[in-house]
Amino acid sequence: MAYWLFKSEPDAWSWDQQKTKGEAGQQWDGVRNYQARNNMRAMAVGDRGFFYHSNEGKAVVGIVEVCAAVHRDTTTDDERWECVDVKAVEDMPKPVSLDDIKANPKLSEMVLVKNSRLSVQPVTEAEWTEVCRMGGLR
DNA sequence: GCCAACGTTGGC
DNA sequence: GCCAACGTTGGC
Repeated sequence: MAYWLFKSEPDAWSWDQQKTKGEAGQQWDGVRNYQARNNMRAMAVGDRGFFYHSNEGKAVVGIVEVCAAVHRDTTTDDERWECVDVKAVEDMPKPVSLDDIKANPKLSEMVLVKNSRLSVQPVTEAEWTEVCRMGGLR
C-alpha cells in the first residue's frame, strides 16, 4: 500500500465537508497540475492519504482512503484532467501542524516541506508512521 | 495583503 | 525548443 497527502483549502473543501460524504466518498476534483494528476494515476484503491488543510489551519487533520481508481474529472471537459475518489477514515486525534512537521528532523524531506505548492503528494511509509504517531494514532 | 516559488503559456 | 511574461499557490 502506498501513502499520499491531499491538500485542500478549508474554504474550498474542508475535512468536515469530506466527513459528511461518509463511505460514498467524493472525487478529488479540481486538480490542474500534471504532477498532482500523475500522483493520482499512481494510486490504487485502498491506499491511504493525509487530509491537509492549507492556508487556514495548515495541519494534517484526518486520514482518507482511496475508494475509486483514477477517472475523468467531471468538473471539466478537458480530457487531460483526472482524479480519484477518497473517503474519510478517521480524525487525527491531535492535528499535526506544518510547524510541528518542520520542527521534526525525521520529516525534513517531506514533499510538504520541500515543495509546498504540490497539492497531491507522495508520502513515504516512514513519514506516514511518524506523522500518525505525532497525531496520536497508534 | 505581500511576495517568493513554481508552473504554464505563447511568441519567436 | 527557448525563455520572458504571466497566473496561481500558499506560507508568512
